[in-house]
Amino acid sequence: MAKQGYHHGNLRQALVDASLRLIEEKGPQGFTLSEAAKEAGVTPAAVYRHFQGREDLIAEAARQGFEIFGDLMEHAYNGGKPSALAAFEATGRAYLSFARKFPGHYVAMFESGVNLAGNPDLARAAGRARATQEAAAATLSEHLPPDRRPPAAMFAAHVQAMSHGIVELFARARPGTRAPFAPEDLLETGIGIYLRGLGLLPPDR
Amino acid sequence: MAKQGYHHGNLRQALVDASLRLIEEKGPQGFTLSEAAKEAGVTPAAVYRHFQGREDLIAEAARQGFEIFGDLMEHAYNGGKPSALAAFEATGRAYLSFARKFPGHYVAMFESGVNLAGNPDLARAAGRARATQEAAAATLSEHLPPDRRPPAAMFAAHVQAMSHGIVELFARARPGTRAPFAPEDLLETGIGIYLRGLGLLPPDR
DNA sequence: TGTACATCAGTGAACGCGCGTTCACTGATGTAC
DNA sequence: TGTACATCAGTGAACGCGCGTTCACTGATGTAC
Repeated sequence: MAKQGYHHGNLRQALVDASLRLIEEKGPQGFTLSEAAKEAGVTPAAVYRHFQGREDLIAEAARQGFEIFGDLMEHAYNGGKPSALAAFEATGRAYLSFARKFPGHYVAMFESGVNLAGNPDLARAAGRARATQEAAAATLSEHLPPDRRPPAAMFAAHVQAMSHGIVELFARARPGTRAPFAPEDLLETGIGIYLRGLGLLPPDR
Repeated sequence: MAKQGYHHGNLRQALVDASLRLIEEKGPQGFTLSEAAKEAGVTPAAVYRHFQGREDLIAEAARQGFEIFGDLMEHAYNGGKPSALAAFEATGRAYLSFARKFPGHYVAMFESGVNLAGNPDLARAAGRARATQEAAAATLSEHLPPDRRPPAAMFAAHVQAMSHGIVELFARARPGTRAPFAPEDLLETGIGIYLRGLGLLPPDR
């Protein structure tokens, strides 16, 4: 066990971790500060030693998510190596993999309605992740003839939209719904067809 | 003004309408039965004359949404006329148009976590809408050589995912985020590229 | 090493609030004669 | 047309609950001498 310092040790992070568990379980609105405090073994009032309030706690959970997400994206992009195409496809897979492995973070980031503008650290982390996604799209689009090259940001938006849609509609266990396909397969095939449409993959497999 | 019948007139629908307004404004979890009752000019207890409770009220809002959505989808599909391609593209546009015009319904249907399994009427309405989307995809996919024809359900899932992703990420006014492109343009171009990738549109425009 | 003191993380009680739900009721409406 | 009655949509008060937030406090830890 790591350093068990003053009183609790590291209550701040323990609260964030508890919040992430709760956000994953109950959704961003079902999450309560009081329950997060309880899970961390502490009185609700103790939360105010470390955060300004409920909103601030969610924002920190989202910020940590964007940091991890940004790291994964950069690692997947890998400066465009070994090829622009491979790097781009890796970022797509990384998106889905992040949503799967860090569902609490994902919800805090994209479904909590957290205000990016009100929190510079949060905005910076979100910006970095977005920049990597757009860089991957830009690098790849250089392989297209300039006259039929769509803006890289649009390109990135298409892929992000499909990824997000697949996560929301097919990667969540919603009661009364069955998933007809594995989310990973849906994304793989969807992006494959899309890239073929752009002329970045040969027209026939 | 229509028939102002017994006491309130049509409290049931007034409650659904108030709920839709509130769900649109505050999200599915921020919505409260008490506030819906208040907006309809009635005591919270009155709601229980018409609905089993909060969940049932949300489910009815979602059900009405799926009915409208199903109607719009069928109208857009139009039995595959004038062509399979045109009909398919029309369903895509209808999706986004529905999300724009009926944001409360949209949220109740896709973001409220409402349980389809527990409500046969709701499940039926949702099933009808889905069937039309898949029919549009199936009709279109018949124009592909059988050996490289993806399952119509997968095809429909790709388009639904991109549509839903665009709605969630780019058609909502989230604080601190700017939309780089009009959602309608994003969907039009995204689906165009996708269909080209399937070989359903000529490779060059 | 031992003692006095300062710090400050977390406590516990309290607050005002709005929630969903229940219950016996009331009084406007519709109907039978 | 007029009267007695039945219906039942909506009321108003009450419930137990958990929420986010505040406040004066306490007592474990760290530090100075």
